[in-house]
Amino acid sequence: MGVMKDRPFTPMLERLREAGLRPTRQRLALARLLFEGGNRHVTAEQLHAEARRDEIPVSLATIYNTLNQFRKAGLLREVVVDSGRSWFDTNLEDHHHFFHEATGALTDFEAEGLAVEGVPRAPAGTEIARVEVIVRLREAG
Amino acid sequence: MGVMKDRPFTPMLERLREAGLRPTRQRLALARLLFEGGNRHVTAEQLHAEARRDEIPVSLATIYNTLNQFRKAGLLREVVVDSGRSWFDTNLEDHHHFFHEATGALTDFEAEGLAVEGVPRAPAGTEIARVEVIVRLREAG
DNA sequence: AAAGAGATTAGAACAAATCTAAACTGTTGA
DNA sequence: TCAACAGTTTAGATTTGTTCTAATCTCTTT
Repeated sequence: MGVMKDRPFTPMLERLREAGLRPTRQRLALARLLFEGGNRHVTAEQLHAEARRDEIPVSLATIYNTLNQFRKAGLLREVVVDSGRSWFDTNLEDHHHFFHEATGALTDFEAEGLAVEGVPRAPAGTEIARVEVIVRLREAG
Repeated sequence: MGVMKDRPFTPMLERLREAGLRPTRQRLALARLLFEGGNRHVTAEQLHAEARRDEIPVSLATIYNTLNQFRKAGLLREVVVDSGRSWFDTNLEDHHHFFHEATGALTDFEAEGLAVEGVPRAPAGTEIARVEVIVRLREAG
């Protein structure tokens, strides 16, 4: 048994299979764009533009399908900061966001060091799914 | 000088004038719906439906215009919790929100008692406009 | 009461996201 | 190996929320 046997040849392919998603051309290519090379935030349109730039043949409908499947599979998180479009965040760690209102830029900051205290208990029949902190920025005046 | 002189006959009308908005039929009627009778959250469509129910002649375009003018004038705050629609909140006090993902219900909770500590400093060239806390709820399981 | 700035309107236009149903492709099992 | 089928992708239509347009109307001022 060769040394390479234990390391999957294509880790991304494994990752998709583990998530219960058939590793198709499109899903693989999009997974590479999203997950290789550090955390990122994308909108559907952005990812579509990027895919076309890389000459990956993929329709916008598939971009939406894929982003939603990845989200449901826990590979992505959705971030809602401005109405009218959805952002998807590859960073699954506990963290929060800066949102620069003027530019629309979205950036992470570590939850480490941030403490939210005194969150009231959830109303009857519900439980807290997540506490989200959004720090809205404006141009310094 | 009679005792009543100091109290405006129609406080809402004054409030609009003070905000620099001409007190038209539509604006007055919508202001009454929004500001008389406690804090509330509305979407444009909801407010439109409510106005029609009350037989206030107002178009959807005017609902959008008015909500945005009220927001710019500081009479309302916009809350972004689910992508695809905007909520407007008449509560201007320092407070945060519960968002019940299953039902789409949005409710306030007092900032009093809640402490967010360790917010990182704003990136160069920016300053913090507001720190928003959204507590996302799911059905208790 | 007339005039002009500002407000309202219906409907068109726009943008993001989803849906449809037809064509295609990974996977399975013989 | 390959046929068959479930799952995937696609172009384009559709839906939904919002803004725009340009014509009409109405507050305010004189």
